[in-house]
Amino acid sequence: MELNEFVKKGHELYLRHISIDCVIVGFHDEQLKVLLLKWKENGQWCLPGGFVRKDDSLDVAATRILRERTGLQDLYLQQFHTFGDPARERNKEQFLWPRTMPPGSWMHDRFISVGYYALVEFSQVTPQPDLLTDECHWCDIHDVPDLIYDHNAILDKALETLRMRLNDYPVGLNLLPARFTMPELQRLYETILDTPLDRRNFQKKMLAFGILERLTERKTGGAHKAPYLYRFDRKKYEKALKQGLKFGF
Amino acid sequence: MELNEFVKKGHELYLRHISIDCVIVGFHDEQLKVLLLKWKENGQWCLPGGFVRKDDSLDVAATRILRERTGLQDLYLQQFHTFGDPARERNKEQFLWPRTMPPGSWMHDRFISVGYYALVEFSQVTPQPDLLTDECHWCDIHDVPDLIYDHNAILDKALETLRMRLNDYPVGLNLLPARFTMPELQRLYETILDTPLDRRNFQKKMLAFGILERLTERKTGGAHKAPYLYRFDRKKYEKALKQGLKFGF
DNA sequence: TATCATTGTGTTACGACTACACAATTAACC
DNA sequence: GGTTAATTGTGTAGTCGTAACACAATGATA
Repeated sequence: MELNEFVKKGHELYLRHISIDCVIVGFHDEQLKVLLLKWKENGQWCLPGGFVRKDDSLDVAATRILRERTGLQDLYLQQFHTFGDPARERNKEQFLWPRTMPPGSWMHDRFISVGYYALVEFSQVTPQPDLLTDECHWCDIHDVPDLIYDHNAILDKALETLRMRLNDYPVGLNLLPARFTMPELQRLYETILDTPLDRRNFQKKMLAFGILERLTERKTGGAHKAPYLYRFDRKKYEKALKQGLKFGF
Repeated sequence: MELNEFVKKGHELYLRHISIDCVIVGFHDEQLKVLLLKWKENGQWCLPGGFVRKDDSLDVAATRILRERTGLQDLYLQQFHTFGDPARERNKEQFLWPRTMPPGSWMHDRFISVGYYALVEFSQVTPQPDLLTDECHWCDIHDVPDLIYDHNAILDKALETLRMRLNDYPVGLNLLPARFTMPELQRLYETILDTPLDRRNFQKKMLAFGILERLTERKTGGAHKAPYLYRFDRKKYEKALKQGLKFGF
């Protein structure tokens, strides 16, 4: 769709007042990363987002938005909060281009935004900007700049939710590649929790859940002793999820 | 506001496409109760709900709705999920009265509904119906009838969320009267978790958090040994909340 | 005054988590 | 080729928290 058509006909295609913002989280270089977009005109950064087509559910809309930005079909997607403060789009005018989106355009409406976060495998993603942006990059969560509207608050809430969920959801399957080492898994948890963990106890705890399978193969190429590779045992993973896990971090 | 005015002018006053549904939870007779409303015309039951005024935040709107139904100013209120399946209002027409809300009325729009749950002290509530309903009652959560739209699903999700939160939030302060006995507190937890707990271990665990204060007074009138009364120590309660609790049920 | 359901309390056993050390491996360096 | 440095793999002892459990005291009721 063209930008002009989008601005002109958006209000016919999408539900008014409702938007979706996505916090797309990846893990790389021992750090959590989020996908950010750079606004075309003023260079400000924002979270990937979009709108809800008149016949789409929220989940479907979020899935579409994520697919457009990442190229991924299947990803772990969780709605986490809906943001509806009338002041959340403070200084909105400064982000809308008068020629393209003149006052009176549906883009000037007040929006309630449904927040989703997605956990993705970093290497599988090919970031793609949308109609309103010309760059799409991963950004270390410690280096996130000022974002438009209340997007910093949305990001914070997403990460807070992710940390809470860490106790009952094994994020490794979604954030790590199919085969990974125990130290990699540990770094992931240490990064999210922002605290160091004991190697041996971590391994014992993880293996105790019985959702990991150790392969005979080891990961070579590193500068030190080659660690074993692991992968998630899908069946046991699903089963354990249904029964409810208690990580207790 | 009159019903007619509400139907005629609602779309000017409220954000379109957006509603709020509330799961108001109380505790009485050793059971969890929810507040339900009975539709005027067809006698169907539903959750209390409402709409968002153009200048109100979601939280403010939810607070207003809850105040109108319960008479309470301050209550514990949590947004828990937003429901946006286009099929969620299946058979909607059957709940709208053609004479009052003719086709074309804003009430026929598709609505995205933001779900809130509230924990209230049962005895403080004076249930009040709204414009569209003529009854407002507490209902035991085990006896909830078929509700309109997807309200049963909304209720289930709220209770699921409540159960999850039980591990990091002490619900007693909101659901019990100011002064209560340890057995009463235990019944509350047993009811929510739907599992029996050991008296002694429960007491030890609760007291270990240091957020309860035992009064010298005992509760008399029961047919047996008079149990001590307790109350929450507000300061320690707030402090513990900020630090994060781990109940571990 | 006896009864009965319920409350208040402490100890022990078990299991989970924490802290901790040494041998093996691998690439890199000389 | 031998040495070095960083990292991985593994087990045990101590501590803490949790779970299981029994008996004396109370207070209304009969």
